[in-house]
Amino acid sequence: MTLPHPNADQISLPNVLAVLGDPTRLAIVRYLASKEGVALNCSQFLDLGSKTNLSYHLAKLREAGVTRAEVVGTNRMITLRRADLDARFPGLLDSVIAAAGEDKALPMVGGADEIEIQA
Amino acid sequence: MTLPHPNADQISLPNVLAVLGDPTRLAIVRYLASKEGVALNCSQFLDLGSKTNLSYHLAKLREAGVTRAEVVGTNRMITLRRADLDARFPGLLDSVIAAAGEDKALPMVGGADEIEIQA
DNA sequence: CCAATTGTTCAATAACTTTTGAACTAAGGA
DNA sequence: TCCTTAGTTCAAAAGTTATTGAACAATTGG
Repeated sequence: MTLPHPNADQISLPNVLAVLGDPTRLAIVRYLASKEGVALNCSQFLDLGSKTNLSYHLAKLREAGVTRAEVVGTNRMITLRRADLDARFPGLLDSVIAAAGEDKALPMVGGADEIEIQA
Repeated sequence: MTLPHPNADQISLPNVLAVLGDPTRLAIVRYLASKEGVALNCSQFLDLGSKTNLSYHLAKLREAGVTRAEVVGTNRMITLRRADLDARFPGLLDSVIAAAGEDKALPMVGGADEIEIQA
């Protein structure tokens, strides 16, 4: 079972910007960037909204090509599509993440440590 | 008579991204960037929509702090707030403009030459 | 098998955004 | 003064996005 993702060349700039222009989704991306290399499941983001609401926002991010979601058991392991985004829009993700990193107004994924994920 | 603009420190990242996440507004910004130094009035953008519609989009850009509008006679001279944006979100505008510059899917401000503007 | 965990889907609603035309203001030129 | 040009404002309509809870599916562990 795999989830639908756009190819790198199908990623659209206005779409990516629109999707990042939501504080909840920007907070998700900032957190993913801060944990790059670590695959996170949806529950890590429950600080930012209800389960249903996160499912919605994570689907938006995935459909826009910002994140990749891999199905591992009952988990969806979520990662930033950094290479694809960097290839398509050089420097964009870095500057967004740097700017978001300083933004006190953005919602925060709580200081709770990451849970070890089971395969 | 002056129009309301946010201060540099009031410019919000999610807001800027959301505002740039509209193809019409992104096309406006791309065109402004391509004519940097030249002050443009609203009529230059009529390729992108009706007068009323442009008034709406240009107000969004201005209220988000992306553009500055100066009243000169009956014209509003529009410029990118490059220095403010670069200070607040280093590299962001450049990467957006570079990415937009290659984007064939974005609407285009026609090849018509700029009209000399009257004070 | 049963229960718990993880996450999705659906339908409803609320809230916002975009687009439109008609009416308007304000400045400039004849 | 009157006309034109530049742009705004308003209200309506249309479309889109975000949020919610209830019901569902799939996997895993006991």
